[in-house]
Amino acid sequence: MASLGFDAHDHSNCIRTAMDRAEKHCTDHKLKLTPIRRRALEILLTEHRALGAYDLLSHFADEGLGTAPPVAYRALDFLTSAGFAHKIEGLNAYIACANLGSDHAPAFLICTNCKVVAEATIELGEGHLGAAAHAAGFKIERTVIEAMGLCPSCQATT
Amino acid sequence: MASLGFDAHDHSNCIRTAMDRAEKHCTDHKLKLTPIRRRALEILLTEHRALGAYDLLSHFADEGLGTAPPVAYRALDFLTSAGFAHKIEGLNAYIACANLGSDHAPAFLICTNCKVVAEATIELGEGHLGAAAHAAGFKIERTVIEAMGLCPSCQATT
DNA sequence: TGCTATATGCTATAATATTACATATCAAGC
DNA sequence: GCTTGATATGTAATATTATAGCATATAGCA
Repeated sequence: MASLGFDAHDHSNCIRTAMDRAEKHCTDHKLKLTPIRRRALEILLTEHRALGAYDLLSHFADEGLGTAPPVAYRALDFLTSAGFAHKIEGLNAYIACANLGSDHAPAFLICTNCKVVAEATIELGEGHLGAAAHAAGFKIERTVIEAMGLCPSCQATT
Repeated sequence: MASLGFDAHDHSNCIRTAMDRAEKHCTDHKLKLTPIRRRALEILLTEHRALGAYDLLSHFADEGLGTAPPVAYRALDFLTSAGFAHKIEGLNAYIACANLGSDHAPAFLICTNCKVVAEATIELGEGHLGAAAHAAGFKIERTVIEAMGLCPSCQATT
């Protein structure tokens, strides 16, 4: 089980590490981390929470990078297909990957009170979803695994 | 693991059974299965696939039941909170529950080719998501567990 | 009956996302 | 160095999904 996200950490360091890994991944896979894409990833990493496409777009607008929706959606498409970000379907929002560089099935714990999102990773083959798929002869291409609820600190304050 | 949905079955019988269970659940829990709500559930059961809110709305319009979006969303809110239907977040669509009456964490196998959706149920406590939540001290209220991929027959034909 | 909570009818609008097409840039091969 | 083809960007228009707000109606109960 990968590390979770409800604890404090050295954030500026984690941004730098993630950007370095993204650079390397792009070099290795002949992908282009263009200025808009790079900036989108930086924004997601800096905000460190799930952002809607239009939230990202308003950051772009502030920085003179484009104001039309496709600008945001294209950047997000690139980041998600490269594995640098994930879409949280339950929120219609996007978040930087916490395990950037590793191929994995992400799972999210989403606090409905404070909106913090923690990413874990799941072993599909062992989980019940993998078992159900196998039993049905279903071939999984992508998974959406999200839990909504209360994070430790929000449980304490209610 | 509950039964899956890629196989044939006696559909008119499964609709009747589900409606009967919904009736009983409403009686037991003092919920009102009003004509619109009843019809919404019947439509979802009959279509036997994930319908968008506006798909449901156009059925309503055909039947003179209302044309404004809130009509559909209110019926779907009722059905989902009663546990008679689930929202498939990955599709922004709604499907009748295949295990109507039992309290459960639903999981879906969604064929990206033919759009068929099968519902399974997951034991959260045993799965990795439950383990991750427990490790993080996270209290789960609702889960979204969906796998996109190819159903057995679509694998065969490609 | 009259009160209250719940459900419905309806308009408007918000939030999320895509299509389509023109222009620009970049990298590979000549 | 050019040409060419593939990829990326700019932009307008529009499609799709969802909610807010408020008036009216109805059902259950004091």
